[in-house]
Amino acid sequence: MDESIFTQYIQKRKQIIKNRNILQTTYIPEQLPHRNTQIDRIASIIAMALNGDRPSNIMVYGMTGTGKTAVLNYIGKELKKIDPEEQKCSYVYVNCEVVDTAYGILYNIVSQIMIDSQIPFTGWSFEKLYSELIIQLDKLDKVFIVVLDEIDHMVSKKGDMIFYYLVKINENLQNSKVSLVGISNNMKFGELLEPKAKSRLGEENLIFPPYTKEELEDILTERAKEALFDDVLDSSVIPYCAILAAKVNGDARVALNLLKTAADIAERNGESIVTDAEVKSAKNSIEFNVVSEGLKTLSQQSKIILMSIIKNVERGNAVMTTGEVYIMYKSISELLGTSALTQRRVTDLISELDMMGFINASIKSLGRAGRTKEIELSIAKDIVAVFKNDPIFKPLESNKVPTQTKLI
DNA sequence: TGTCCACTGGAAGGGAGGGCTT
DNA sequence: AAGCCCTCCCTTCCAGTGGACA
Repeated sequence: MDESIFTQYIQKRKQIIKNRNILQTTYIPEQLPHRNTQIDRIASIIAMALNGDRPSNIMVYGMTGTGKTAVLNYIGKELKKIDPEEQKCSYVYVNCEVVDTAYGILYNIVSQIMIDSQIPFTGWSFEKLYSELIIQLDKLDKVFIVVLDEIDHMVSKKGDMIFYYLVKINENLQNSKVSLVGISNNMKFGELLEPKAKSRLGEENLIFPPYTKEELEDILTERAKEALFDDVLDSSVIPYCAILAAKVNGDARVALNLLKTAADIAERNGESIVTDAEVKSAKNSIEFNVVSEGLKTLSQQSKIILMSIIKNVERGNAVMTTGEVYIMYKSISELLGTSALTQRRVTDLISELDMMGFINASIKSLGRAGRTKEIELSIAKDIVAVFKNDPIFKPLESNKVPTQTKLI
């Protein structure tokens, strides 16, 4: 083989990671360590679908990275093993964070069960789509296990009437049956529902506890065995990843991501083994990427609001009120030539930035000086620097942001 | 004890942009 | 072409609020 600029990288790679796919959080392994209790429980409920009966609806609770989605997808895979032609039972998975409207959820279910669905992704009335769903479900004459992941995303948006419709769908079906599995990160999800929908959706309830440090170690060890070459991990790497992830609510995704990124870094640097140093770098690099990627996806208006907060901080105003942010926001909007939103809308966007973790905002009463939000920036300096390079802020470089502090 | 500030956050509704139906 | 529906983003309106101050 001739020498090429790529030769060195090809030779350096191949040394640590055997199969990168196995370290992905979406990968479903043959065994899910420490989730047998949950798997058995769900399987015992769902099993009756294979006899043509309707299993109880199930609500699954647990924090992120506790294996809820993995367990349900594992069960879907196992169902397919025993009923490959899906003659008795079909598994339908919908992520409510991705598909976050009532119409969208129905549309998603219909398009999974129909081979060539002609239904438009918008345009029909909800009722019409619901009737069509019933017709299509009934035609197939079997039991459908419909998994609604991240179901808590639907409650706050006025879309929770979807649950009312889905929960009573069996009343409209002659041949088929539908069993629902809701997955929620939020333990209080049930309380937010109407009592009627709550009791019918949670005929069975299941809680996934966070993984302990030891359990995370087992999970990582299992995956590493398959995904990595032998003897490429320093003995402290897996415990270290496990400890870091255990601090984040025992999140297995965090643990896997750390291991994968650390292995990547070691490979890139041409190391023959992964050590704690790579895990440390992995931790920093993940944090940096998550935040800066998140910032990129903000709408233009949210970016301007965040910029207003940054400008306030740069002026030495580390803790500011909504009013102060709004004044700055108006000046920046003017300089950028974009039309400014109302303060009402801006308060909503500030709350969103807070929820996404880019800022910290808490309501504070200043007595006679009124009641407002106290806002602080909570992203690291190096990320702020990257954010400020966004092309939409180009005009700010040549213009000075005014120092006006009162609304006129 | 009542007042009053600077908002907060709910409700209702407008309108643009996606689409279907007749 | 006209009449609908759905979602998203936004505005307008307004009642509600915690606590310093008179």
